[in-house]
Amino acid sequence: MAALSNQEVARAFSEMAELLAIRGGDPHRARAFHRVARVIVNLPESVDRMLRYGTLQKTPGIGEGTMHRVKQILRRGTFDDLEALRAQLPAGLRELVKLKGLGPRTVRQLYQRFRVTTVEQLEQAARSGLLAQLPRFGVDRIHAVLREIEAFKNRFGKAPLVEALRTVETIAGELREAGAVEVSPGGSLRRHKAMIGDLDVLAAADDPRPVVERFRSMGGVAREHSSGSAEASVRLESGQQADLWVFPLENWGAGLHAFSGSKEHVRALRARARRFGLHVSEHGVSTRADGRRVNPGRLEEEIFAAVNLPFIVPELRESLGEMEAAEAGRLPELVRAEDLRGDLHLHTSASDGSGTAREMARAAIELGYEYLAVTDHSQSLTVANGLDERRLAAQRDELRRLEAELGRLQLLAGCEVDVLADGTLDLEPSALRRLDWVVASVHEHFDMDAEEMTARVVRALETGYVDCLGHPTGRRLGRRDPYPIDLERVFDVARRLGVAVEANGDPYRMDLDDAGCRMAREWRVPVVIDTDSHSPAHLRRREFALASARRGWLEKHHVLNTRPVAELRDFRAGRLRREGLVVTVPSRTVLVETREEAPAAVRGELVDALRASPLADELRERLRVYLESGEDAELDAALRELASNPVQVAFNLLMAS
DNA sequence: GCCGTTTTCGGCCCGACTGTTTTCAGTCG
Repeated sequence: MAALSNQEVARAFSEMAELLAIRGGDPHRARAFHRVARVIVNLPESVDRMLRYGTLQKTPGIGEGTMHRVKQILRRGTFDDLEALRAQLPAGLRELVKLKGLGPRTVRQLYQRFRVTTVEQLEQAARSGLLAQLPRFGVDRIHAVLREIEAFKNRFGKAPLVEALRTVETIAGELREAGAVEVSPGGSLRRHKAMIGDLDVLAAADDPRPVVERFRSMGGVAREHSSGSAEASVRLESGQQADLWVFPLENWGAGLHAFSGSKEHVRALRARARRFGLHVSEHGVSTRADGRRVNPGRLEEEIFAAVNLPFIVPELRESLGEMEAAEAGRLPELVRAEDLRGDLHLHTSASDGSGTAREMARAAIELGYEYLAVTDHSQSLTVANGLDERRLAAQRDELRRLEAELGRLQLLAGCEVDVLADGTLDLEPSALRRLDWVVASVHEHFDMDAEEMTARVVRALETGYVDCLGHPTGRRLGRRDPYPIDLERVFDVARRLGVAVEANGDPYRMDLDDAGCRMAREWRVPVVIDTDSHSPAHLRRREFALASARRGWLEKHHVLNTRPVAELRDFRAGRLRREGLVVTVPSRTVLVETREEAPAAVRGELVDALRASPLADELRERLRVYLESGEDAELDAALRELASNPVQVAFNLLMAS
């Protein structure tokens, strides 16, 4: 049996947390389980592997109790005290807590007094008047429960980031008209999560009343949920909930911070403030001793500065190590749109795109790109008018002509070749080796288990012709779950062969996701940030790939298409050479070793790590891989600083440790 | 359950709103 995924392991801890909250007792214990679940979902490697390598217990938030439970879960899929709690409380109660207005305490009472365990039973209890017997349950509250049950029944669920951003943009326009001087998305939307539940909108205004009033009465509002003097909550016709908070401009930064979340990040920052004798809220910073306000928080930077931290961008605010990194001065310099030199996955009207190669190229030039890979579908994807070898050859000639004509953009003749069900590629080697860039993707036959799917993708990579694995999990946001696949095994092979993985900017894919990007970073697999464009306008969708990449802590040097085109060609040629595949070098291309030296600072750190004793586990593994494959320019450079023969040094270090 | 500038026990973010009650518990973000 394949090892359980991090998501599956985390699910057990989430369930434990929810059941504990319902059972009652120390609420901090329940929260601790929630925290553990989050930490596990976001681990950079599989929990199974980290357990075996001893890195799990070093992870902040993972204590002895969790170690013990993880071992049980990996063995039997569950752990003892979860089973005990399941025996006490029916599963349906967890569903009930998800209804707005019902918390764990109310649900507990419902169960203890009336044995209510499902939404249907709750509805009955509300209609029969049973609920009125509970303390603090009046007629209004019962009606609120019934309305919420109605909303629950036809809840549309979460919206992909792209849709949520569009909705908030419309709302922002309304609020500005009503006098808001600043408007910003808040919550998970500002942190650029892939799927957005509630839409959070933040605004600054001298007088909040007209802004709140406009929010409640604007078009698209189905029902008002609640409102106050400077906040309001509505249900939109789309089924989504939208929440507004309005602050005075002098507290704008404090408000932004408080309502951008994540809850865990905000909580951690406030706990830190407490240690400084300070009190942080949306009203600014004050002293705990006498409540004197020391900073209203006009700018968000001031909130961080108050607790002696540099500004942390919203994408990182997940309480997954950003506070510690900020404290140590090691916040990542996240990759930005302006770092990208080209796009390596797009379609033209030759297959299922709507723009010609020329139109796509012009759009790329407008974005300031240096290169573009045209990667139409391959032949077996007939629904997308996929290209066969003959048509690909004709397209390559066309691209050469176009490149000469435009003069400002290098055009790579590529293909998004299908990974067939048996893991072979949908084009013959004769066609594959004449291409400049090959993206391999799974488009059909998703009904495989993780073992089969992983073997299929690995086989495709091992042909040696693949430069980048396209949308590695196949998810479609809100439509199709990712197919089961062991990403670690895929990354392991990708690193060994020198294959990149894609962070896809299709806003309904965003695949890899943030955790996947972080995992790629950990496995030192280069990531390509591209768009899978099907029209010229789509090239701007890089923002969605960037969202995943930035949330995954990726920096410029982790991303392949921040490099000059010569390095991309080198990346491909190097692998083809190593794999013993015939390399045809286009006469105009000079393969020069232009690989940038690792930045001196990074190399210095690495040299220090190599001098440390004992060597870190991760570094030992890296040395092993280096000795096997001879690859790892960064490590190589660091080793050369220790002695002239890097291989000998690596060998000695491994032997000595 | 986890953690440590109050460090192996005691504390764990904070404010606003709702519905109810008449001073506050529960919920939410």
